[in-house]
Amino acid sequence: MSIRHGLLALLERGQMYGYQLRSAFEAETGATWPLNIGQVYTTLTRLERDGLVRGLPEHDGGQRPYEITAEGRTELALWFATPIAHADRPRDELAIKLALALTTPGVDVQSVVQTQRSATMRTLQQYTRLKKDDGELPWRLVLDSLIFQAEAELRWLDHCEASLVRFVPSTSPVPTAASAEEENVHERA
Amino acid sequence: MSIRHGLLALLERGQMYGYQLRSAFEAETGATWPLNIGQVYTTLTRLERDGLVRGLPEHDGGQRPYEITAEGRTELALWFATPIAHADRPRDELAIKLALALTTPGVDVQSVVQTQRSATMRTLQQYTRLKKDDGELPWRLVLDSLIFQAEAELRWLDHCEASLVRFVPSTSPVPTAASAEEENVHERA
DNA sequence: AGTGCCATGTAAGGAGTTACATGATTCG
DNA sequence: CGAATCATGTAACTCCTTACATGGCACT
Repeated sequence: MSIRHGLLALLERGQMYGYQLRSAFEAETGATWPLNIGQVYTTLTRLERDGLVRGLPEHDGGQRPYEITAEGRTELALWFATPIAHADRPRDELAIKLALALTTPGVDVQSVVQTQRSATMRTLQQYTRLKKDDGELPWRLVLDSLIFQAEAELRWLDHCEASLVRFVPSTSPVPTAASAEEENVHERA
Repeated sequence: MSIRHGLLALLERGQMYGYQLRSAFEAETGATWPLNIGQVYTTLTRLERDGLVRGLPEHDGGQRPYEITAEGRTELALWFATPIAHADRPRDELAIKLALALTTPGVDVQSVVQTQRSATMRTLQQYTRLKKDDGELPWRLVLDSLIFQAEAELRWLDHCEASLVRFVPSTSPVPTAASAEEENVHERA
């Protein structure tokens, strides 16, 4: 629902047409999450259908501006007033991956962790490099959010590795691997 | 793509049918992200279409087990070997919301931040309460991931508030009150 | 004349959610 | 018997992405 409300928020600053909305959105968030232009139009259509937005007659240059409605303002105010619950956030693919890696036969969990850490460290470095450059406040806060998250991810990966060494004997194949294969049955459903 | 690969990983432990897959998935991740049963079946259909999985003849009790194919094993190994890039993660709705709140007229950013912080702190407390209870390793790591992320979010919110007081004069139109209120105390998590 | 950007859309499909329909089995 | 749970599916819909089609306008 972030795009839907994001467009509403942009329209609260005044009338805008589709192409403008995309530019504005990407300007705010520093093009961190590029917004497909196609989605802007389909979302605008849905917003209009739901009465949150009103499409205006086509301008000279072929531009079709939209304006927010009273109902749209109410909806927007509600969005800003309501905290984002952790329950309705998307699944964390990395957490799922590592959790499953633990019980999947033939997967070297340690190497999964370390591969991910290298990648995350690289992106973290790119983020910190970006920080020095420019700086509109909104975009800087978004960037900081990414940095904080990446740092947390690194800490978590370290934490995982520390937990692992206590449970997984070693990276090297255990000689009792043959007997360990009897554990191949699926447990309780 | 997390469900697709998640199901593949579970099937690597042996044949399973749809209902079992959902239980197993939720057991691993502690029901943090409940998995809709309908999606399991549609995903299995797509996986079979793509040759990553093979549907077996119906069992006596009406259960239709699936098994992973060689191609599926390759795909799964690739998933585990490839780090998850920050680029193709879903948009962070909270970051977008705050970034837009800054430039949206009539929005009290400070209160948005504080509302969110209260909510995040509550869920963090729930998480830490959960930690004491049980403990399969995979689920515990998932929980730790959630905790680390929530803590990072709290730090970021504090950071946002600190940045705000320097740029937004104050909620009240009196400039002298703002400078007095600048050192708004928030001890970090 | 051609390249490239501005601007609006549509089509096709993946992923996910909610809801519904349908049976079998199990338990009080 | 009735209710709950197990088990498989389908339908409708939102959100999002990728790709395609189309036209205007500006610059070289």
